[in-house]
Amino acid sequence: MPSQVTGSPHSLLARCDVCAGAHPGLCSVLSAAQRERLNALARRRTVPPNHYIFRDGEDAVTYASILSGVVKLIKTTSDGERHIVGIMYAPDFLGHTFAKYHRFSAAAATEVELCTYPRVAFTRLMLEIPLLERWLFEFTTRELDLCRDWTLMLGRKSSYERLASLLLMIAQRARHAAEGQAAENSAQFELPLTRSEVADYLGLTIETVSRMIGKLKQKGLIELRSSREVFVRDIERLAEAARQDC
Amino acid sequence: MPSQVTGSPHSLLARCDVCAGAHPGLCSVLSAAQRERLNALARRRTVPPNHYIFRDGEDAVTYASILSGVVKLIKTTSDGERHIVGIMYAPDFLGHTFAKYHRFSAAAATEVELCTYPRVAFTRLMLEIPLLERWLFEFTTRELDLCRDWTLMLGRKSSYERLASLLLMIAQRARHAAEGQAAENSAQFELPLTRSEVADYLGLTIETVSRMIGKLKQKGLIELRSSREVFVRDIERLAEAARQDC
DNA sequence: CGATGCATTGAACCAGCTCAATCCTTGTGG
DNA sequence: CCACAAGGATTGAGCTGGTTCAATGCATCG
Repeated sequence: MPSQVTGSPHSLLARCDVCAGAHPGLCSVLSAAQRERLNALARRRTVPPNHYIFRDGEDAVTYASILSGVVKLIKTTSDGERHIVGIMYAPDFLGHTFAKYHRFSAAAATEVELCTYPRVAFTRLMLEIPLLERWLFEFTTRELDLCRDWTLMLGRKSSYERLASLLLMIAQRARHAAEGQAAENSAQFELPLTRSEVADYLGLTIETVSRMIGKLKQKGLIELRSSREVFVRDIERLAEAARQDC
Repeated sequence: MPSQVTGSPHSLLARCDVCAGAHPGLCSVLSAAQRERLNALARRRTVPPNHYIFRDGEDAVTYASILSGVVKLIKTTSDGERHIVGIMYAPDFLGHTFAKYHRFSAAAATEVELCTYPRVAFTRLMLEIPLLERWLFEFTTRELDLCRDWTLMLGRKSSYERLASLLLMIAQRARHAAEGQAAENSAQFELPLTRSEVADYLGLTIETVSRMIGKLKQKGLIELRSSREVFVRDIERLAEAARQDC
């Protein structure tokens, strides 16, 4: 990933009332009046692929909600290695609600639309509006559950199962986003990560990732249009390969 | 672990005001009046080693704070395997604040003293007392951070580094609990897990755990009084072996 | 068209697993 | 007090899944 400036190509006033209906995020739980107050704080921003949104250790000047696109969460260890600790979709929230400094970097994997909030004002608002705090609390709780599940996966699953798990997760997220075809048992999506990022996320090497994708393809569980464009014929079968419990 | 009844050998009214000073948990952030209300809900309970506190999937009838001792969090996968997803110390909170059902089991690793709260009443109180909710929110956020760090470890560290990391974590927790000797650069503690549980927690096998403990011993980083009683001569050196960043 | 970066493929190696034997340690009964 | 059973822990000897190292393929872009 190029070490791009964190600057924003586009930045405009948010219109929460326009998006709230469609978007089950933060603002969806607020009353019209409360939404108005959040609105006053918020700025829209579009981030191109591979640009950082914020960086590990940086002063947390803004938080953000994801409106569309995919965001990678990246930790940089002291010996300089980068590691992906999560990927986020709309309507996830970015930022560590109690820390003055970011505890990981966030970078756009695809083009990303954000609703950003200045930290201090947002925190003040959160303390005033219990529903806002509750939404964030529930969100954090859900993230913790997901993270614990991930932990199990990294501890126990084989490389083949890990690939299946990741693709399954992304397929489900993708289906969830494009709600139209949710009935079918198939899915098509653009893999928002490079092989190296996938490897990194799953605790494997690029080579193993490549081989296991090959194996999934060979077994007829997935098809590749290009190296990033994945088609899952039968999600059930993929879930089986992933030994998913949830 | 024997499949013990979840019953409580001892159960008495809690005296928050007695322990609050010493105990930086939930109740420590409350005013005297608020603490009194929590007090009215709370029951003290002592759980002997290897007894379950609650079980995965069970109806969440109570939450709890740990007053002393060590608790293992255990997930049971669909194919019947048990996996440790965390270990908790005082003043950690047990229970999934938004779910009606527990998402993992909790079992006492040592003898454990708890302060338990009936779920419904506790939830009601939480909604009334913002400070209470905030404490839980912050706690959950911290847990998420720790879980993300753990994720990195399982993804990248060698078996040797994992052992060092775990021992380091426990050493620090133990030092934190017994604040007297905190100045020294050494620590002594009882390992609250069996080899098999350690293996499970770290995503390794019993044999590898045993070998790596041997290696740590041989390199002079730790000494073993018994197989559970660990003495760390130089925490710095242990941290080095763990490649810890935090 | 090279050049550059990502992805695939092949071959050798090794960390950690598996299987199996042995060694504590602890508790129980004679 | 000793015998002996039982579960945990250690140790040893292959085996293997995934890494490492190295070469090749395949797009995109100036």
